[in-house]
Amino acid sequence: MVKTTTIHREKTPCQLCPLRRLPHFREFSREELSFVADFKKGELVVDPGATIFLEGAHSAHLFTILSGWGFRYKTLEDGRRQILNYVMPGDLVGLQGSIMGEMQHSTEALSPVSLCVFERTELMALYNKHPSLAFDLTWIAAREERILDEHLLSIGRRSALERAAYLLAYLHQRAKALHLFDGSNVIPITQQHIADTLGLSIVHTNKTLKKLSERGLIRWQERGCDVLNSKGLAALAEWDGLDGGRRPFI
Amino acid sequence: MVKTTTIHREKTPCQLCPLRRLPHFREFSREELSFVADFKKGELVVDPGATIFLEGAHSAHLFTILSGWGFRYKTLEDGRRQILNYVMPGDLVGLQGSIMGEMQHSTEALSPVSLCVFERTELMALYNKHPSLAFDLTWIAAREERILDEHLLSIGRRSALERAAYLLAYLHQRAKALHLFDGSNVIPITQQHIADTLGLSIVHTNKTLKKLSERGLIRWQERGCDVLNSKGLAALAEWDGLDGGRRPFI
DNA sequence: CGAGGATTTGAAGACCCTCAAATTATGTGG
DNA sequence: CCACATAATTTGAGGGTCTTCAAATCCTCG
Repeated sequence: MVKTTTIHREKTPCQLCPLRRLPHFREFSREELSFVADFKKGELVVDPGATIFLEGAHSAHLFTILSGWGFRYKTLEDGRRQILNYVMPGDLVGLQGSIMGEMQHSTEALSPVSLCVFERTELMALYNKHPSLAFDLTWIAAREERILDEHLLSIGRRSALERAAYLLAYLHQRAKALHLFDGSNVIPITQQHIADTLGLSIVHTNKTLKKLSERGLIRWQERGCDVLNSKGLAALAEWDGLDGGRRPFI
Repeated sequence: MVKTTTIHREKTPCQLCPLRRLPHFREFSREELSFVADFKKGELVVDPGATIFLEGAHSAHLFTILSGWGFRYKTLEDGRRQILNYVMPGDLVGLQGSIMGEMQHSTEALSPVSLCVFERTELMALYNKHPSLAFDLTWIAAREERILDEHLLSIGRRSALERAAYLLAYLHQRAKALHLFDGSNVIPITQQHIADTLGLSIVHTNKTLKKLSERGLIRWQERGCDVLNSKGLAALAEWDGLDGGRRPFI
């Protein structure tokens, strides 16, 4: 199948944004909302496997994920790939590039992904006119930093089993807060993605996931991982979980 | 030796800050400078080994490193430690905690460290009155994120030798840009720090550093690592180096 | 001079990797 | 709807990297 990219003009008005109804996100003032609605230039829809950003790009846009799953990654010259983090609805994509000039990682869609499109050139206006939203941008960057801290701890110091447990608990918790599951709890990734996130080979990843299955914590399904016992995974990894408070998004 | 902590009132006026003379940092307007000078409440001096922030703390302050080296780290319950990143002059310490409420990592001094002290409660005023400085804060957070991305790639996908080479090239490049070396190029860390940064045991770290020495890339000294060939280290790690442009700091 | 921390070395074993191949799912074209 | 090609998962075997345990040496500092 050919990977397509479709741009639409203004499909979902921000005032009716389905994400804003989730208790996971903080409430916005009318002024904030109208600014963001103006900031938004349109929507982009990409197929699974499509590249949203490529390392080295100087993009004129940044995005907020409206629906779908994706991931950020870097590669070494010989092809070794490290997945840095996953992106889900409400996540800002491309802030690093917008703030600092050049993208130093790539971003790829895991599922069909729709994105709200913003213009990088209008970012300064946000800082000038809406300090509260400017604060939110820093908040979002600080949150990403915090998550990366935990990932570093995981890759650096946890065993393969603990790492896998942490990752799946992490993804489950995030997706659950976003009401991304419809009964099934299935995370839409391949074992190759998990391997490249954990810094493990695919073979050892497979054997590690099997151990988690044998303990009744997960079940591997067609197209992804079904989390059966999220708390058990977190306990195995000695992971406290994410901050449960409400968070902003642009 | 007892670890002491000394607080001074306003020793170095921001207008005369030695860091501002470095070409590494961007120029500030008179208004920005006077705001920051007002924002600064005093200075703090800590001894090597002292804890600047402890995980879980809700600190009323945040800091900028004025001089010295330190590092951020997290630990698992059984004591396994992962060093997340190093802090050097011009780095903001405690932004995560100030923005999000609670510190989720600890920070410790490697050398004598002096810090400029800011009040967390005045952070919102910065966003309200100085959009350019607010942008800088996001910039600083995005930069940290970018560095953590590279560290993740390193720990996840590079071999022990490559990892060590990357870390030492990274530290050398940062310190060099800050004119931290006085002829010697010695990075003031122990092999235990390196091990905890790379996610390796201290034994294997020692053997890995020996290989780098044998290749003439470094030389281990009393109290630290002397980098003999920074480019060679970067090449070995397939690392492109940091963005050479000027950067902001508060 | 003695104590404690840091570095160094050796040896055995665990964990994880690579290689190889079988099996199962997925998608496409006829 | 079936046949084929491709992708993803699974399993086995052997080997290498890195870990742990143990102990010696060196250094710093009181």
